[in-house]
Amino acid sequence: MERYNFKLIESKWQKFWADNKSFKTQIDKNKEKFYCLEMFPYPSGKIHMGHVRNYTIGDVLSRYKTLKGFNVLHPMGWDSFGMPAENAAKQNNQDPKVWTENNIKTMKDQLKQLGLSIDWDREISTCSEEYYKHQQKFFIEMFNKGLVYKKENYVNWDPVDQTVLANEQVIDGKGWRSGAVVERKKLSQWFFNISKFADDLQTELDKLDEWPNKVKIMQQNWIGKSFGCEIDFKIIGDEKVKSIKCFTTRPDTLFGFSFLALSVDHPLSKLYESDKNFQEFKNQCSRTGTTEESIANAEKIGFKTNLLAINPLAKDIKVPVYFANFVLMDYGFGAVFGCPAHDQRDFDFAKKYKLEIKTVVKPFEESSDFKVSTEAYAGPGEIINSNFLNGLKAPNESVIETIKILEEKSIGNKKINFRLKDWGVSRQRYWGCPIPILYDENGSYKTVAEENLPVRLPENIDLNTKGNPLSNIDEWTKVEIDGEIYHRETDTLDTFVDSSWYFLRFCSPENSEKPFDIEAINYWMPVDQYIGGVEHAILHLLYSRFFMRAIGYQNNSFQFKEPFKGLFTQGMVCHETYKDDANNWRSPDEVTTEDGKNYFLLNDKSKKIKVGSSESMSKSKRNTIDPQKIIELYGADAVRFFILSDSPPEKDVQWSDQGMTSSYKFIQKLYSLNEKINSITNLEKKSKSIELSKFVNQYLDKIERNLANFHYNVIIANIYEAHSFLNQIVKKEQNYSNLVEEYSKFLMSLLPIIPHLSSECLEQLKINKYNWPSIDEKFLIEENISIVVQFDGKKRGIIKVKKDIIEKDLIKEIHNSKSFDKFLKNNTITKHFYVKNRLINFLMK
RNA sequence: GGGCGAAUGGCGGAACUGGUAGACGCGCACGACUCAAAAUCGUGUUUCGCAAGAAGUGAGAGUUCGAUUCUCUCUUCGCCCA
Repeated sequence: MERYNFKLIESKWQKFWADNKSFKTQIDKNKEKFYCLEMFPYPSGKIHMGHVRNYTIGDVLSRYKTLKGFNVLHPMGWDSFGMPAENAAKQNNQDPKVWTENNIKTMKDQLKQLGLSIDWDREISTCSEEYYKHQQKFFIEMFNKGLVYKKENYVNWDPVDQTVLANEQVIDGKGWRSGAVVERKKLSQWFFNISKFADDLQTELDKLDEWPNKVKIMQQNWIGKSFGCEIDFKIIGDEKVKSIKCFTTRPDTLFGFSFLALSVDHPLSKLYESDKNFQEFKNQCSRTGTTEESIANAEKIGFKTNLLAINPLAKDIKVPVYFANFVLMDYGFGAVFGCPAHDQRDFDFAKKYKLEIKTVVKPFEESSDFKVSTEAYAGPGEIINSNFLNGLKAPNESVIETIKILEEKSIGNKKINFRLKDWGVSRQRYWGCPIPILYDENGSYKTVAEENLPVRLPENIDLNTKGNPLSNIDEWTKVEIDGEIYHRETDTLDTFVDSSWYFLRFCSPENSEKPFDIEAINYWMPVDQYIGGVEHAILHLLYSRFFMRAIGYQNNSFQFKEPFKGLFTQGMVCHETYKDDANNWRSPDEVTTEDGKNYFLLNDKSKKIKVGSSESMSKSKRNTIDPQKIIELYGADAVRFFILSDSPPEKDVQWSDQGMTSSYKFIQKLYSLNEKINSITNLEKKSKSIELSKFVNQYLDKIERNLANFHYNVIIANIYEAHSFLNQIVKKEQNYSNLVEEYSKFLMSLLPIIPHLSSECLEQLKINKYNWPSIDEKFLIEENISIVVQFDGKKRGIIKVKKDIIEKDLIKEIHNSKSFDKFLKNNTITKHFYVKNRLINFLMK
């Protein structure tokens, strides 16, 4: 028997698909559209297993939807601006553009080898002028709408990478790439006004019913809508200061007020600018990061002012005003009132500076002399020691009631506050989209005129300089317009901007005039199914949602708010980790084992290897498996099959060599089944097999249900079962007249998963027209079924009866069958429960 | 510290709305083929027990005729936020 030559067959079909442009998509208003998108990759060099998993999941869905008759848009592109290109360029003295383009070429070849049903005519790359020129127009458009502004701001400064980091790029107070301790630095930055849409971004989440709940909750927490009020505190001690405004979610704890804390960036800090001690304090604060996490972990420190704040509800109480390192200028008004008993940060602060800790909320189960002692109590309870607020239930009742009182007394106002901050988009980097802004000699700025767009990124420049490379190129930064000298903005845009609208570009990538055709958008958008890693659950998705709103703002022809109708977040690909004696990471290629328990170094078997926990594949832990090698060894179909087989797609999957080989073997088995069926069809045909038709139709029914829920691992199990069933028939040489008909339905169901093999097998059966096989409902109905017979809830046997048998007849059958006599004869049946077509339970005395 | 989720054989994992727990795969064992090995094929494989049978889905309770599934408490792990 001939062995399946995957190399030949896979390249044959890949060539066929490319030559015939099989996956080219056009607008077809007679067909229902389906936009399937996987998160586009960063061209880092080679594809990794995570890509294989991501794109296989998307490809299964795309091919399935195509077979079902949908007009499927399944494009691919490159998120190709970003720091790795710049770092690689520095190390290898290579132009980032050349480096990136080489990587794209490699990775595109690799993706093609996976047999993905991608319309490559729509390929885009965010670092190309064709792409970023539109982005510059977006920037100007947003600038004109007032959605872009510039402000001085403290930023996370990475001293090694010499760049600003977003909060989420700071992990444990260190830069996410360099690992350097992050400093606070003041810079003038461009901001997108995302907070303008905070409320809408929050409320519209509820409508995204095809998104995982967990992602919606994460976004909700990120946006962080909180209900509270602003309070004006009267200040004494300095003529120039009349009052300070604070935001609080807990005005009901006002009677526990024992200090007022200001951010060092609060406008009032100007009063202390000449004070040396204050300057020193400020410097000390700058060593703490700006993330909420680093602030929470840092020691709480303060600078006492000569000011006193008056408690608006008890005017005889006056408390000190501090500058404190745990108050952020971005949140509320950069001022908080301290209630140490019921906020841990305030508690820590009060302990340090020996301030009063007055308990004003007690847990319901405690008595009224409850006192906070070792830590703050932030839970629910009853208000105490608070004059007219006493007895209110905290927080729900007491907050609302207190706000009402404050409003009546004109001391405060109800206010909704958001945790979401505006999106800082300036990056002091070369390899990004230039910001189309010009500064005149006075430093005032304007956008680049339309006719002077795009602002091209200069090429062949020296990157081995400190700071922002663009600012070092005079001939680029200096511009003369109408005899006036201007300087270009030398910051580039955060690469999250690039990925915030690429899904729109895919709809009409050939349009060089506009970022998108409105007609194409109206046909293709929104993305029906978006697939990618959960690590982008917050920012990328939130920024994309913001971009849709920003485009639609003051623009009635753009009707979309939500870019992604359905979202699926796949898990990661994991592998065991290995370390040698010297505690160095070792890659799976360098390690061997004979018994699966003891591992040794491959080229020196006297050296033992420690096997560590299975973790997501990463270069740093050297536990990666190169997809290229695996494809060469086993073929694309086998890899696709394996990557889907072992775990549900939303969970992490464990890479297993044994699993991989067994998938490979199964591909061979499928091919040999095909050969047998091909030879059997020449024999004289027997009659039809109803059993066969039933099996195949029920199989297809299961597959479709599992496809709808992304239960792809179960589909693989279904395929194994179907193969085993068909193989039995072939073995017995039962050449039923409906064998080829039913078998070809099975083959078509394989097209989304292992497209090369199934296309080849279908061709051998001379079937060239594909569609998803329709299910014949009549074969889904079983006329005989098995019913479980229980006594006292314990399974005692199974009885085969006609479907839809009524209770009375079933009991008669059970008595007739005699096999349950030993339970029926010696006991009295008191009661029974019958679940139609499933189970009967007899209760005995 | 808060939020969300998970826990099922030696392993990865199945189980539709509460109704046959362990599908399917891996591994393992035995057998066939072979001088032998690999490959391939077949049989078996939750635990205890020769068997009949009993126990069994992280632990403990509860609801129910019946719980992997629902409720509560706890333990461990993962992710996100702090």
